Amino acid sequence: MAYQDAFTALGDPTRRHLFEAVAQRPRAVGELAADLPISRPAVSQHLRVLADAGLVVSRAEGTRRIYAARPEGLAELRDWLDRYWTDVLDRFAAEINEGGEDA
Amino acid sequence: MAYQDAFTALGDPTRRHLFEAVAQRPRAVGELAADLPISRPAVSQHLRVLADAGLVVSRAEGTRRIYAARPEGLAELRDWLDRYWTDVLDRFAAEINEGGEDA
DNA sequence: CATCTTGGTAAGCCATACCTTACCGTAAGT
DNA sequence: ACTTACGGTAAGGTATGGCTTACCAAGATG
Repeated sequence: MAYQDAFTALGDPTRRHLFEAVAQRPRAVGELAADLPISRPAVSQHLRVLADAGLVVSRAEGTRRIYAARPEGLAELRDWLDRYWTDVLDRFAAEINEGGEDA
Repeated sequence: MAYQDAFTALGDPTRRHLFEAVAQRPRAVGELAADLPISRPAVSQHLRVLADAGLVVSRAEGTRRIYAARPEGLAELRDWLDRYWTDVLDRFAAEINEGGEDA
């Protein structure tokens, strides 16, 4: 539920792919699996991780389950990123004044 | 180098911790290792992953190596996030409209 | 009711990601 | 020059995570 889980969930390339797919438009599990080189159960398991992290939600539609991206999940990531974004920029400016280098 | 690598790198909780630490202020490897329950070589390996992903940079200072966060690395994540953020919001609004008018 | 479709769950295999110890190079102090 | 401090690299063990097949439940369709 925390941003930690969202980051961990999106750490996997396949899950990022799935998330991008449902962000474009809501999709059924079978449709998502058809676009990937892995089995449908594998997709189900990935979707479960994304759902636990609060990044997607699902609704039943007949025997099919439609998955969609969840705005609040992205919001947590955005907040985290914005926080460190400003930290890093501030520190970077301070380093330049002192005369730091990189490698 | 792409946002993909940055996301994968930050998918690990220990690396997120390290990144947050160097985002607050640049730190030496030993200092970072002292705050974690893992060995110093393990920290070195994590820092290498973060560096390869473009999220941190290091400079030598005597026998010590000082690691600092790298603004451009965060920028890539921000761009990705902003893109899907707007996608998700647009789609979410569209879903609500369809569901409300149809039924 | 019988059958088909859709998808979640269980069990198990295997690759990889993470951690450890051991070792080496470099810089600084005495 | 010797020793200490600091940290990167190598090699190897282990645990975690992702994939598969097999199975089961629920809804649609005839």
